[in-house]
Amino acid sequence: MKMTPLITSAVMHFGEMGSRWGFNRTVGQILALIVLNEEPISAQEISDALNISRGNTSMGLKELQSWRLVKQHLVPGERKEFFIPAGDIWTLANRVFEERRKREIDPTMSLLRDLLLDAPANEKEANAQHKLNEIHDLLESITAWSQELQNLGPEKLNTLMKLGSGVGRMLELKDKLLPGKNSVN
Amino acid sequence: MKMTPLITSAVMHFGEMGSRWGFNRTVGQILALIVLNEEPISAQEISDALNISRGNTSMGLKELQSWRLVKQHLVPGERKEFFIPAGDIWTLANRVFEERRKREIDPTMSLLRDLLLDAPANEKEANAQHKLNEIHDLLESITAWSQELQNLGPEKLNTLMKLGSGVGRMLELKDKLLPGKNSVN
DNA sequence: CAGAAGTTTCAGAAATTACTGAAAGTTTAT
DNA sequence: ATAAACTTTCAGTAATTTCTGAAACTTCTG
Repeated sequence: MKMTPLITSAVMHFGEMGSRWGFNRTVGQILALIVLNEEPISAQEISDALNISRGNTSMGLKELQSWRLVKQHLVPGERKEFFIPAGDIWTLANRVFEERRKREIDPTMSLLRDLLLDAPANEKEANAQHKLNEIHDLLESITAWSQELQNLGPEKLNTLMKLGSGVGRMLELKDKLLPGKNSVN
Repeated sequence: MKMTPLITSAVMHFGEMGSRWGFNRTVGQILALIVLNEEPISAQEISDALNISRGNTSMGLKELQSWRLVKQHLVPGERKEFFIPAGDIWTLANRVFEERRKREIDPTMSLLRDLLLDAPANEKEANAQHKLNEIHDLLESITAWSQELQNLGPEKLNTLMKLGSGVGRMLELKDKLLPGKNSVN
């Protein structure tokens, strides 16, 4: 499993970016390597290619599986386990969004719901609660929205994206076509 | 600047979540405090309320300003500098998206563009380049899309979000209404 | 201009996070 | 049941990130 210069650059970059995407350097590198390699690749090969310990590789693969970005692939006749991407690029991107939503939004939603249950103790708290409520609603919208996008599936999502600034025009159109439904507040 | 229990819980939580949102614990806490406090608040008050050093506060505020989430507010007659949120919740959320896009997507786009310029050295590289190209196109779509959403502004964005699963139906509708324009590929 | 009131910087300390490698665990084959 | 081939775990170490606080800087005020 010798990495070509192109693959090396890409893998290193995904390592650097990894931490910004929610995982650490080696996890990012492992992911890139698995995605860019057409053949299934073994844990040992990963360790060798990236010069990291076997233990680290094992942990990294575990994490990537928990993100559902990578899956095992059993090669008949082989004892070792091999790894391949858990789907095409679109699927992987969706998984990243979904997992991040779980980690970045859901816990906050849950806390906000709790904090909004208590009656405000004073003026100051009432104001803060109002702000927290705004945040809650925003996060709820984002969540609903992102789930909606996932349900659309790649093709329609693509249509929508390609539509670009047409979306705004379409919305106006819609208000005329479907009056009364889903009204704006 | 005594924090009420409610505000304390919220501030602490935003601190914990901070790192997932792209900044560190104290930066998250400072942001929450500024947002939840109706009055402008001074750097010293922030240090006291959060029990962090004056230096750390200074750095945190600098970072929040670089994210354009917080701005200075000069109180006439006061020597000190006060801080307030740089806009309403919607604005802040947009800023976070935008900044994260800059940090999480743009650098990768740039690298991918470069890597795609070189001719592939062999079969393996050609395959990898194809994958990289898919990733590039996806990121490009996401970028275009998120910019589009920002241009829509809060109200329309809200309409769109409230529309929920209606979006799918609307897309079909659109194809009938505007045939030939923005065709699907 | 001296000094008071405030802010920023940055070297080093503290806290956190990631990595290694050896030991323990698992599975398959004989 | 033993051993070979492989994987996982985890205690300790290494690397990175964050925080402190003292010194340097900047503005205002008298």
